[in-house]
Amino acid sequence: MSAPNSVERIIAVLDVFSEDRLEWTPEQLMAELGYSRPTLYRYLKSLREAGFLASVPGGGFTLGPRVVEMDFLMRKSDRLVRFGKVHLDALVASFPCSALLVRWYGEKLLCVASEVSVENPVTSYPRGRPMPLSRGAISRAIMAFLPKRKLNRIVSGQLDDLRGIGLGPDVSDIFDVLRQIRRDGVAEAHGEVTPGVIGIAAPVFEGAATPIATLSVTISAAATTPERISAIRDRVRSAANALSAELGERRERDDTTDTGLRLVHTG
Amino acid sequence: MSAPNSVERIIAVLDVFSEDRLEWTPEQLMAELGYSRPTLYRYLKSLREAGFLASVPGGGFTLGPRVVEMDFLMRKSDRLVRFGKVHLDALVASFPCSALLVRWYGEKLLCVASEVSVENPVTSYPRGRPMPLSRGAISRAIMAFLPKRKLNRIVSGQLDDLRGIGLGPDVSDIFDVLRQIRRDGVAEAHGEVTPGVIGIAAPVFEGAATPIATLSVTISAAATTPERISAIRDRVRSAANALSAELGERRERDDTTDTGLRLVHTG
DNA sequence: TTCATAAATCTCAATAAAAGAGATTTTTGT
DNA sequence: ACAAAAATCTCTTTTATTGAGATTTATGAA
Repeated sequence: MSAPNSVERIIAVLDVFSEDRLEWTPEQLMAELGYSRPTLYRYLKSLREAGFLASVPGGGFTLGPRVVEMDFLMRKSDRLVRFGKVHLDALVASFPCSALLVRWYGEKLLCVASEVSVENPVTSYPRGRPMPLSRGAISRAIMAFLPKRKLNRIVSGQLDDLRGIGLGPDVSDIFDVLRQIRRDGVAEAHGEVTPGVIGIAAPVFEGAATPIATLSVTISAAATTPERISAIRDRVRSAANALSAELGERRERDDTTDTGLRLVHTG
Repeated sequence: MSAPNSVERIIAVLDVFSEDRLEWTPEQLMAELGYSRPTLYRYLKSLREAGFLASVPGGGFTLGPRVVEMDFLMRKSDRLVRFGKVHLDALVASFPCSALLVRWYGEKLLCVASEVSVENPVTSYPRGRPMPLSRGAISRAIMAFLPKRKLNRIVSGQLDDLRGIGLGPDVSDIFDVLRQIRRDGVAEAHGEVTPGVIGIAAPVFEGAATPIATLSVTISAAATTPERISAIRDRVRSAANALSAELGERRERDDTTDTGLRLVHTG
């Protein structure tokens, strides 16, 4: 699209693997990506040798075991997941709900951790599942804290979808809603993603002004009351704030050649 | 090492992230990889934009959210995991044990799925954790079915470690053990990885002659008897065979432009 | 088994991209 | 506001990357 360097091109091969299309043949990849035969095979060879892709009988390719290994490493290194776990556990212990950590990355929302305290959860997002960008408390808890430029781009891209939610017919109505969320520090949505399910979400920061994630709870409308919702809002907000504080805290670098401490920007 | 192409070089950046070292600064990466400053920053930029890496406050890099997403996709596309699940479940339902699927990839063993039926499992390998190459039933269930060339390379590389297990002082002794496993179709090890734990593993094939994984059970020696071990061996072997048959079966290609069936090579 | 066909790899010249030294800008901490 | 460090940019040289076509290797059918 922009700069056709070979790094982007090889990553583009991995990009085509999606939930809709988990397996590709070389012919299909050539058609999709427009690479010549030798080039594509070169890429496939490298990616397979590195474990990012695996061949399946029949000639197709799927994602390979390397991604499993890297996810394992990431679970260990991700401070959001590590510090967030106790907050998720506390929330599901207090309410019959699902509690999620959802990362904001690129232009996507991605669930990276979830805990559940009900038998048949009304919503259950496993780690790794992307979430809708335009609907629900999680989405708005992020959008409310995005820089104007970025927000405008997203809102105009998703305007039809956003209108359907009932926030209002116009962009300015949506902005009003978001401003209120920014004041409250927490977003709430009723049945936008799943009918009968209430979502409550608060942004999580890591020093900078743009949130990196939300901490959120989803609970069956039938299993709660307005008073309880209010209590959950408070708990979600304070947990998100606590988590943000932990993430932004002064911390030792694990650079063994540098024993000094460093104060993280808490903007 | 061999051909210094930029694909290998960018993958080499991801290679340095390991359980021992989950976070790297650009300076450290320059030193480790020997790339010039602009080159490294270019790579880091691409990898971060693609979500493979993420910056952390303080200047370091860790693996990024993209790997979470790809692991989610792989769980859905991996036929080994999908078809293997019922066998793991059946095993843990029958015996107080852990049941694992461990992939053989590159020169590594990697746990891709596990089920447990005991409260405090004596061994619990989560998805993504690499396993020792030289010890235990899982390792030998693979080695016993490797082509001679590859096996020789591995055995000579790990000879000291292999000797320590008590299979015999010499390479030929090890080969004898492996030949017996090849006959039995199942490997057994006592306390090689964890003291007091018995491992029982059988190879899983996907058409070709080289196994792609093992199906295995680990059980506390205290929780079992020789008779039961014999029963587990039978169950593990037959489950692995059943799984291999499912993986090698005639199956439809999901190439929408090709409606034909294709017979998979059953080597 | 042998053969026909499709799939994957190789060869090699032309071309376009990548690399790095050093300057410059931006970020960060005092 | 300032100094130091970190990250990015500029621009030329060098070098890998590319793709057409030939070749080899795998695959399925007879």
